[in-house]
Amino acid sequence: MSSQNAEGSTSPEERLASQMRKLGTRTVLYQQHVASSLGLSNTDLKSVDILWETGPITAGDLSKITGLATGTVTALIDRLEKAGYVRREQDPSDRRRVMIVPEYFARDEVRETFKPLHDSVVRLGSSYTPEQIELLIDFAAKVSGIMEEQIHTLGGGRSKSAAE
Amino acid sequence: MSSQNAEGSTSPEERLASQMRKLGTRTVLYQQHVASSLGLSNTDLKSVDILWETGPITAGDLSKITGLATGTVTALIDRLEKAGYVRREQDPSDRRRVMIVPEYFARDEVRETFKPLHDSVVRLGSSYTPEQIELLIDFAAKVSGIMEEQIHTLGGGRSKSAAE
DNA sequence: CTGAATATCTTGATGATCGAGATACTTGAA
DNA sequence: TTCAAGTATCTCGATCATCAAGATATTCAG
Repeated sequence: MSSQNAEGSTSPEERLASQMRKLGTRTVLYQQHVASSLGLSNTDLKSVDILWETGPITAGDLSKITGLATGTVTALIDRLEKAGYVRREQDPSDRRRVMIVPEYFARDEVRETFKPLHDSVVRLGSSYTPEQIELLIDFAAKVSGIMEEQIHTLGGGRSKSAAE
Repeated sequence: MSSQNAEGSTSPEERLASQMRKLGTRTVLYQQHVASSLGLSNTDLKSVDILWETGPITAGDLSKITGLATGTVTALIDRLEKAGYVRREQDPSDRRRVMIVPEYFARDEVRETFKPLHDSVVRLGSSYTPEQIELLIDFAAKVSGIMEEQIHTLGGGRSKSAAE
């Protein structure tokens, strides 16, 4: 009812999509606050986050996943390495490659910052039945999958005039 | 067991929290791709997004919501205004204030970019029963609320040692 | 061993962001 | 009214993340 969204009669599916979008906006804002509270840039936290999911990966792979230029990733690793979040490690089988290895103590530090959110979500989760929780987990996984798909689609289009 | 997460026996609540975190990472990456595909910076898209939810707000309020310095917001509005996403409007009752008014045609342009995701989520939603959809909507809303709460907590603490 | 391909790093330029101060307006009180 | 303090936005100079393009090092195929 504020002004932009909130039309009177929307279908449940539309309301779900709209609510997920709001969640997306909150998520981006939240991550930004976590980053600055850790003294990291947005991009740097995002990269640390990715590294935890994937485990050690090469600089090139990180460049692909984040969409950053390779030179940018070099500077990014420099910062994270200096701050102790990751370390470089030569790939013995291909000495051009640099593996980025997340450091464990840093993981704990970041986890501590995420903890209040984590705990709240766990607490929220405990208010559901086992079947409901499984539904929520599955839904979140499916939305994650959709987003990944969309990233590749949009990324494929590349330029801004791709519309047609 | 790739390396970082994936411990053997985690509770459903933990798995939910972990899955939501993955969703968060995807969300941030997705927003970034949308932004660059629209020729906007991350911050600019985020601001446009906020403006749709809130409707017209002052530059100062946008500064508070985004956490950006006031001077940064000035430059941000300049960019968005030049690109046609918003316009400035003097508040007649307080001429110091500048209302930032989202422009409608730009809304459509951005909505078009979000559309594939939106449609996919709607399609996904249609595979659930009415009760299940309501559960999902309510859950998303609750997580949004938790994040907003956390943003204020983190923001209030400011420095990184604020834990208590 | 040579040339092409690949992975990372370096460099110079651009632009977003911040902090601090400047400007313009409002409010409350004498 | 007039003044001082408070508030909202803007300006300016400095800093840092980012990009594009080229440099360097390594692998691989022949």
